[in-house]
Amino acid sequence: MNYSKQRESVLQALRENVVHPTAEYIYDIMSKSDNPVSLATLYRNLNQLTEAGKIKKIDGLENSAHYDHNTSEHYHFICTECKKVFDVPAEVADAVVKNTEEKTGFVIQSHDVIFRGLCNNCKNR
Amino acid sequence: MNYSKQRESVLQALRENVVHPTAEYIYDIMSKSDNPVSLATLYRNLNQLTEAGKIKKIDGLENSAHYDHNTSEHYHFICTECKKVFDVPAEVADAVVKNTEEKTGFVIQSHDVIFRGLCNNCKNR
DNA sequence: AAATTTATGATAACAATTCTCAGTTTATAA
DNA sequence: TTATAAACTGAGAATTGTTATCATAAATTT
Repeated sequence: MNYSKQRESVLQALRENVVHPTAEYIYDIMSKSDNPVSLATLYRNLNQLTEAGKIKKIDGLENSAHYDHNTSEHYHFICTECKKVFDVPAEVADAVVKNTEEKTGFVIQSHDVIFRGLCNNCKNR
Repeated sequence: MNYSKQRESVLQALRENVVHPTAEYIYDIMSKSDNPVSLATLYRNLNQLTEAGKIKKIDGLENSAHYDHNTSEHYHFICTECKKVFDVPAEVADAVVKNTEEKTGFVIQSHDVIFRGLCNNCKNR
């Protein structure tokens, strides 16, 4: 993987975004910035960065993928009201994995958890 | 929701399939059966059945959704080798939810867990 | 059995993503 | 340094999974 200005900008855009954005969202904010990229380049780089483990792709939310610059082990929460995505700690992860490996005999390489509910803003109306 | 022969066949096809199929897979096997349905009808019914809680839609696996006739609480495992999807027990679910609610303050309405790894067939080459 | 509601198939439309390809950058090697 | 190769880019076409449209048909209600 070579260096490229565009890829750097994509990473940068992700880092500046607390609320894990979709490709479309990133595209829009980058388009308004002084470092716009084409859609093809954006998707290409999101895939490459994911592949390289520099960002995380979050599937299973609505129709489109979300992206996360936080690569440490953690889970995700999506608010059914405001649709924002939050990181949540994955404290019981080891227990979950061990338990499942024991029950099934399967070899677990990774796992993802998505919670749905109301965030602290939305739960108080 | 009215009765319909086609919807019954869709449910039937799902029940006969241990390995949670995609819409495309169901469409293919039904097309070869003596109860074929159109793609539109298939998707319509999968959505309705999901809505009605009679089946479960599994998002976050590859590109397309998988469907599960098992509506009891459980998690899913996809084999990275053979791509089959298995049910796994959700025994620690309560602990996971409670822990996360306490740490975040969020109200959790539901959660999904997807494991990736090697199933019993594939782990032995 | 007429009227109303809901379902169907064929196919068009759609949204998210990937592919193609000619031109440009970046890295490598002579 | 050039010059060669490898990786990257933007524009837009193509693909994929899914939903919408609509005329007809089946199911339910009266």
